[in-house]
Amino acid sequence: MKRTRFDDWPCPIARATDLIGDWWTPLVMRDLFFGRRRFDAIQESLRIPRAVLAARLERLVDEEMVVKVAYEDRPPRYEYRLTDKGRDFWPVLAAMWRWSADWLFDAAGPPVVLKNRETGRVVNPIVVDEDTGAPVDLRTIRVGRPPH
Amino acid sequence: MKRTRFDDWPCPIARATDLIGDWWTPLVMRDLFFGRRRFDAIQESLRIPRAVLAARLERLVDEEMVVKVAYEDRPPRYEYRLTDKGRDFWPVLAAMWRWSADWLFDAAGPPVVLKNRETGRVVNPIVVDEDTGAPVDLRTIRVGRPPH
DNA sequence: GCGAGTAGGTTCGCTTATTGAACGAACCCA
DNA sequence: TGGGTTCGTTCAATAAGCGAACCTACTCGC
Repeated sequence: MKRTRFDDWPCPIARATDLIGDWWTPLVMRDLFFGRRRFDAIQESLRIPRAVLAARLERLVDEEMVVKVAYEDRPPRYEYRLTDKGRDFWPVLAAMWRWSADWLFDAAGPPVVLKNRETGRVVNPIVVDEDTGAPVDLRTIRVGRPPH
Repeated sequence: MKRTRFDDWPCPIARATDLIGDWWTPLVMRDLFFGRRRFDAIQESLRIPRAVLAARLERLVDEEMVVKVAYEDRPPRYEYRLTDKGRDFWPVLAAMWRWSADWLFDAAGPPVVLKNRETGRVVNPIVVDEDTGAPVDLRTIRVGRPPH
């Protein structure tokens, strides 16, 4: 039996899960965000099986999260770069980072943190409503039909 | 070969991916957030294989995202309820929701939206720095060691 | 008392995915 | 000629996912 697909479900969470809901894709995206662009660099960083990395990158290219760019013709060499769609995924990883740092580490917290590139201050991501700035938590949210 | 585990990696994204990085767990969490608490309700909603749902729920209980509560003794009946750790995961799904709604649907957008429970207004989640309120995007963030 | 129904799973046989290691292809340099 | 680099593919074995059927422990209607 093939894996169940969610990529045509009406729920946004389902479609996103179809795309990044596996054990390697979020980490591949993380490496791309951190500036690793070459196959071997990602493979060594994650120690991911090469066949799996090739399959994940192919899927990300198909979905236009990433483009494969030749940076050298002879010998042919390629690198993988984030598209706008891919870059815009970063806040999702930032939200995951925050939750994980809060709940999956001991009291000392993780050995790495997010910092503002200019001020150097530690950044703690939270998720808020774009219009009101109010934190998005379950008690204040419901699901409904789009207006009109 | 066993699946590679990330749950002791120093990177928060890796640990979170180990826990929710599969094709069903985010959707199980979604159902719990939407108030489905019983095994059969989740199974029918997602049409997930029963064995897979049992394994996912067991993992979520082990990780203390969810507690299994008997709500009836004879006959024995159970339901699954989110813990604080589980409820705090909602912003991650909200960030996924926003990205997915922006990039994985046609111009009309998804047929469901998030709304403020009181005002009824549409909520568009964004990820910002808790202290400054500045949007968290890749250009302004770097990774560093925690202070001190 | 007996069969049907319900909730919450487990077991079964089969298909697909993941794994580490080895192998290729296409070029470079000495 | 022989190695090195980069970007993969192929391989056999193991693990995970799949739908369907089955199990347990009750309740209810007759």
